[in-house]
Amino acid sequence: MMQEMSATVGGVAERLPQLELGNQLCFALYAASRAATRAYGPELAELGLTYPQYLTMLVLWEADAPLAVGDIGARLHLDSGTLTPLLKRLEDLGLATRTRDRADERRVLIALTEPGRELRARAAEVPLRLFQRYGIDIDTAQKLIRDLTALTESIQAST
Amino acid sequence: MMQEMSATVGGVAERLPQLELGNQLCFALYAASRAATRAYGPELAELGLTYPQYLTMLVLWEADAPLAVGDIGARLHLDSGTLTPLLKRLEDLGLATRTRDRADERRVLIALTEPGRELRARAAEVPLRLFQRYGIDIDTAQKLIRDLTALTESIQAST
DNA sequence: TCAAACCATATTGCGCACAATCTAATGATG
DNA sequence: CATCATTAGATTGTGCGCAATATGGTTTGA
Repeated sequence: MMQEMSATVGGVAERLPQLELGNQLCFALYAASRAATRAYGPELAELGLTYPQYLTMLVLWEADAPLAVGDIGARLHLDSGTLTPLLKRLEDLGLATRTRDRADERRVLIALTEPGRELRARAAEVPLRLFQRYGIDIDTAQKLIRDLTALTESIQAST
Repeated sequence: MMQEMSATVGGVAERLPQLELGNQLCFALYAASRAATRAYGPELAELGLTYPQYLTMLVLWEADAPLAVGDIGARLHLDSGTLTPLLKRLEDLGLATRTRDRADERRVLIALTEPGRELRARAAEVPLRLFQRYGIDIDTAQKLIRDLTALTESIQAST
């Protein structure tokens, strides 16, 4: 009995819980993220936005000044392969403009149009409505945000 | 002063923190989920799998019996629009088979092939390696899983 | 000053996600 | 048993996400 137990030290047996934990954590993130995005979906559809487009608008609203594609990408952890077509769609919607930076022709500056700025007021209603509808506890949410941010950073750091 | 304060009760002022909280929580989920999926990426690439394909294989490995498309979808919260092409790719990889259920011709049964079953051993190494590389604390992870699962369920419930 | 290294963005290609719609099989109801 | 609603899955179309690569602008340094 004791021999069997010590034979498993460093073996597969006591690593299995951790193994499952890794899969469960990653799946829990995956499922929760998609559920949250789906929850925003119908509300944002009324504004004519998708969830990633809404995140981009949040960045532009907060900056309240033209940003380069790379600046937006740094805040959202997204690259130009994702942002370029998304920003073109925001431009097609008349919410933003894309213009080459005269000072550095490599950069493309994204600026809000007047309709883009005006959308902020309607968008401000959305998150509170969802937060209350789903009865999220504020303390739990704040802790979740801290833990998730720490997790994200520890992953980014080692890559 | 008191008048000003009571004038804001039910107003925008004290709702702003909650408003930001909603956006922060949703973005934290979005960023953490993508970071975790990216972390799995290179490890899974060595097995020839993407992350959603890996999740599907986990479901099949655990069931250890043929499952209908809908059974897999129920476990992963994915619909046939996502699963049908994914399962066809697993079939192309020689890891699974897709056959109409003779008892109910509407259903398509997904079964592991022998190479599909054999891949389980190599896949078992992956999550532990990642869990340790990023130095995730086990208690924090377990709490996160509980909170995320509860959050996901409370969102699903009200929809 | 001119080539080489570097940088910001764009493009391409693939694989999800998901809404909307379609097809075919099944089950329920009169 | 004929019809009609229901169910399972496939298809189509749009929009991410991201790796790999291309393009052109900027900086650096022999």
